[in-house]
Amino acid sequence: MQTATNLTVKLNVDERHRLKVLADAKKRTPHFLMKEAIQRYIADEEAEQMAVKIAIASVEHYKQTGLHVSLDEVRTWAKAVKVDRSAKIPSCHV
Amino acid sequence: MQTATNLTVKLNVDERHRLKVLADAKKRTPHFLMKEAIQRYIADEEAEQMAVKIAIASVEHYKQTGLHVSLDEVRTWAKAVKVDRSAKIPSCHV
DNA sequence: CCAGTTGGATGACC
DNA sequence: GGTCATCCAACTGG
Repeated sequence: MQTATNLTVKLNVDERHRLKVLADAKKRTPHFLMKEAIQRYIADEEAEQMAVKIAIASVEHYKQTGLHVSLDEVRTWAKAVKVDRSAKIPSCHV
Repeated sequence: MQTATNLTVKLNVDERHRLKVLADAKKRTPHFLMKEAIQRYIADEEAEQMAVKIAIASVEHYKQTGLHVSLDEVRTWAKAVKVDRSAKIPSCHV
């Protein structure tokens, strides 16, 4: 195990105490809750960053290749799918 | 603002560093993220506690008064509302 | 009893 | 506000 190192966070008194309340409502320690809080947050935000990065990369790719599929094409396909479940998905083109 | 006091949270190295990465991806400081993290967490968990408390109180109230409205009654009302937007909502009874 | 981990408070520095 | 280094109490496993 990698010896957990110490960080400090500055919170006002009431936040601290709300943590304590939740903590014993949950039968866990405040410290534990903070860790959880931060871990969850990291996970979430990391996912968000990923999504953003993918979107940006995607646009970049389009700018460099000109490859794309237009919104109209997608709409057409969406309609077609309603009648024919195996309608061919539009492919990329310049 | 009321004197923010210092608390300590112990995280492993990688969590720390992931925070830093997200932090500068977001152009904010790690500390700030931790605060956010904890505040969000508190808010969420508090809401959850509330919901649970209300549900329990509600059941308690039913047990003591016998007052309730049955699922069927709600369903009937829901249907009625579709035709008559001002259908009377079912009232509690024993 | 000692070592390691968790849980937590402080004081100091930028 | 943002960050680090200590130091302390309590518990746990050897």
